[in-house]
Amino acid sequence: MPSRRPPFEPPGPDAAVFVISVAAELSGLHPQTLRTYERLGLVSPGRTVGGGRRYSHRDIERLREISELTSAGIGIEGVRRILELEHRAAALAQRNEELVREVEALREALRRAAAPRQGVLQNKLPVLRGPDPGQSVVVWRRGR
Amino acid sequence: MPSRRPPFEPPGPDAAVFVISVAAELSGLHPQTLRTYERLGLVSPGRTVGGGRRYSHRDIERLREISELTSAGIGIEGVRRILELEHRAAALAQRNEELVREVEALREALRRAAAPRQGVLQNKLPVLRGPDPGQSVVVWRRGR
DNA sequence: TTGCTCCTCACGTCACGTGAGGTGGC
DNA sequence: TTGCTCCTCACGTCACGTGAGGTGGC
Repeated sequence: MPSRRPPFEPPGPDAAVFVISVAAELSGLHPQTLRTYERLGLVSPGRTVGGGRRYSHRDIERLREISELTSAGIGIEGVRRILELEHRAAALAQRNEELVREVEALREALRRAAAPRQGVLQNKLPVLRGPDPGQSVVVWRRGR
Repeated sequence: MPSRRPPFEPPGPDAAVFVISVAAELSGLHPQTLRTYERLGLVSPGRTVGGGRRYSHRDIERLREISELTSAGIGIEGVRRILELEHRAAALAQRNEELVREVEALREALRRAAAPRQGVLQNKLPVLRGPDPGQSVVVWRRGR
């Protein structure tokens, strides 16, 4: 009976899989620049026991974003703050979407509570089942 | 009869009142730097008919913020993006607060609609009168 | 007239990218 | 052994701040 190989598991976005030369290629940055960015705390790749760096998909994404910013003439400290602000704005936008959904659900519940002819229990929040979720929520859109 | 002087109106935050030397003092920047920032589009002071710059309170505030960023080693392009991102994050935070208030009002309305014993009209949204507005809303707080 | 303003030009400084140079482990 | 990795050092370039120099209008 031949031994079966375990099925191939594609690495997740946080798996440390790329050596520095590959990470440099994928991000369009110089390997030395990658080492500098780690020293300055912009990225934190994993390490092998031998001391080599291993970058994850998420690291590469971050490096590409950093690359865009620096090639626009933005220095390290600026990059640091911009990444943090973008993170903060993304969190706020997400919270916003949640709140909008909650408002919609409450409005629907209130509508049913005010017209209780259809046999809806008054004290229960009905599950929102909107007419078309595809066009339901647009929280914020930037002019560009 | 002595003619009465009109009452003194303190200038608003958008009134262009400061000449460049005063604006430089108030913002802690070199006058030449202020001219550079205008050329680069970071501030847009008013102009007198003679061509002199006049800065508003809002301009000064913006200049102080720019000054903080540049003295942290951030270049012009970084400053530009950071100011825009902060503006965006502030707008999102404000929208968030509005939504939280709306959720609270809807919850209150739903509670009253579900227990209509106290003579509240079912189809009307009652005005929210919370127990203590001082501790009512905390939208988002950053760890620091 | 004095002291401001306007502008352009140029220099010094600093941050950053990247290449060189020498090392060591798969 | 080859080709990678590690590190530090140093140089070139670019952006930015600011001073000089000469002008003109309250």
